[in-house]
Amino acid sequence: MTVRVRFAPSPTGYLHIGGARTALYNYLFAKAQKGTFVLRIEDTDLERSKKEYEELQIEDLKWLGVDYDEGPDKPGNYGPYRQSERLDIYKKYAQSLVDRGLAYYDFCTDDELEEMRERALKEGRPPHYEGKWRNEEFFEEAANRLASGEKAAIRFKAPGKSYTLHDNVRGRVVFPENMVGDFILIRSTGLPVYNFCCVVDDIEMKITHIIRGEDHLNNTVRQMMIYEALGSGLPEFAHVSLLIGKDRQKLSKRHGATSVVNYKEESYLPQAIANYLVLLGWSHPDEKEIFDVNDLGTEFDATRFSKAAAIYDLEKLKWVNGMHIRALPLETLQKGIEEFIENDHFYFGQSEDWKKSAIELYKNQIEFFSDFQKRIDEDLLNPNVEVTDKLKDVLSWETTKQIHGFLDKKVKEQKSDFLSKDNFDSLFNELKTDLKIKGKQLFMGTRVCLTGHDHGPELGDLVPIIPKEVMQKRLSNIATLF
RNA sequence: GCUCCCAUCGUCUAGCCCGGUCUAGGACAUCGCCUUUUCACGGCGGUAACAGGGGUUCGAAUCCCCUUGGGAGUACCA
Repeated sequence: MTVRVRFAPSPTGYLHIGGARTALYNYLFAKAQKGTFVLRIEDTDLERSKKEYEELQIEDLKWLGVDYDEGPDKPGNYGPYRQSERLDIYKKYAQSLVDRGLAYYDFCTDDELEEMRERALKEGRPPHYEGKWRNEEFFEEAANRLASGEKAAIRFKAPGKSYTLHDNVRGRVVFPENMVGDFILIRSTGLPVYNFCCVVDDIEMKITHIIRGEDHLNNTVRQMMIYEALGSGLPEFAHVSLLIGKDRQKLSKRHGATSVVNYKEESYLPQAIANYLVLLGWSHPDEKEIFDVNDLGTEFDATRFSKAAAIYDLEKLKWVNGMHIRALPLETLQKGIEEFIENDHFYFGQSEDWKKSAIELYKNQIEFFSDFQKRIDEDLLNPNVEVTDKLKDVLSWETTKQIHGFLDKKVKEQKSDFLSKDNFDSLFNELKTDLKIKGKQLFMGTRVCLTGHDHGPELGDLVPIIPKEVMQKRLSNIATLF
């Protein structure tokens, strides 16, 4: 039997980081099992569902590298893959349940329902449906009212017995017999409700394994009832722990960026996000931390999920991103970096050699593509001096003044826009022999005069890519600080 | 309220199923040192955890129970 899994988002917003993780797990499981991964859009909540969100979520999924075999834009044998286009199927199934006495038409109004609920709660009973329509003696009346055009919901008759789920991550979970009462299958508007279409679709689409968030664990009883009523066997279930915020509360906007797009915009690498997300609730059998999720193969197995909720914390993601950046081939790195540099930036006016040197220089120092421009703006273009205690100290040395005088003159004499590496080396040697300065005095003095900072990359690599103009400005700014 | 789930360093986790090899391992963060006459990278090292209480057992992070804490569900939302 081939494995078939699915990811079933509701298009009510952007792709959430938690949803992305669930999608990833399904994708990787299908990959490991050489199975099929289905994308199904759960858009039965007409009020909140929007077509544009569906497109956006698909875009984000693809950006992350989560590729599916069947979906709304990838026809397969089990479509359509949008629930709003499957309404007839749900109706057919619901009607068969009614015909067999496993579900019934309910004419109760919202007010009546609310009243029942409140009374039950007040009297200490579980707030289950207690309307008359579940009784056979009213079936005829129901049929008549229906025939006269009245609208009714279809409600499922809960069997009132206990169910035991064998979950692949939770183990044996027992749901007591009075856990849920009769619940809605089809709303009076004719639209089906989540628990129902989910099961119908999973049966119709021949889903074999359901990997989803733990928030659905309690829903599973209702779904088990429906599977049973429909005469279908159960798929395997794996309820993965949830992602929570630093305050151990459900992840929400106030925890910062929770949508995948946010990370795309901030120039995170999709492979780094995938890598990090997979590790949040799953562990590599060899405890590997940095990898390409697509290389996991059969190393990704569903037995290594952790049961406890994980706090979503950015620190490690940043590190993972930096590791992936460093693993990038130079050309890919350059392309990526360039996407995050402003169009009219100084960078684009430079020679290929210059660009390569700059990227090579900062490659190990950036965690994000977007860090690159920040670094060149600061190290290469900003003529202002960053006055720190350490820098003041360097300025107080007599040798620094000498170096400054020397460099000021030499830089002015330069004809080209940059000091070549050779030019800088000879200039540096001259400085050393003429002024007889060495060691820390030499290096720090030169660094401060030419870069305006007391720290930064290797001087010999850095200076040749600083525009002469900027160095001159820095030199005159430094002059005012002596 | 009721029902279900969960509980190892600050964080992600290994170990738990099949008790001894665990004075609990790794990673991020943090601190210190080395290296690079700076910073970063890299290397080495430090601080830091089995929620609490009862059992069971010669022996428990590992098995059982309770407490506490956290999460989820309890809709004609998904």
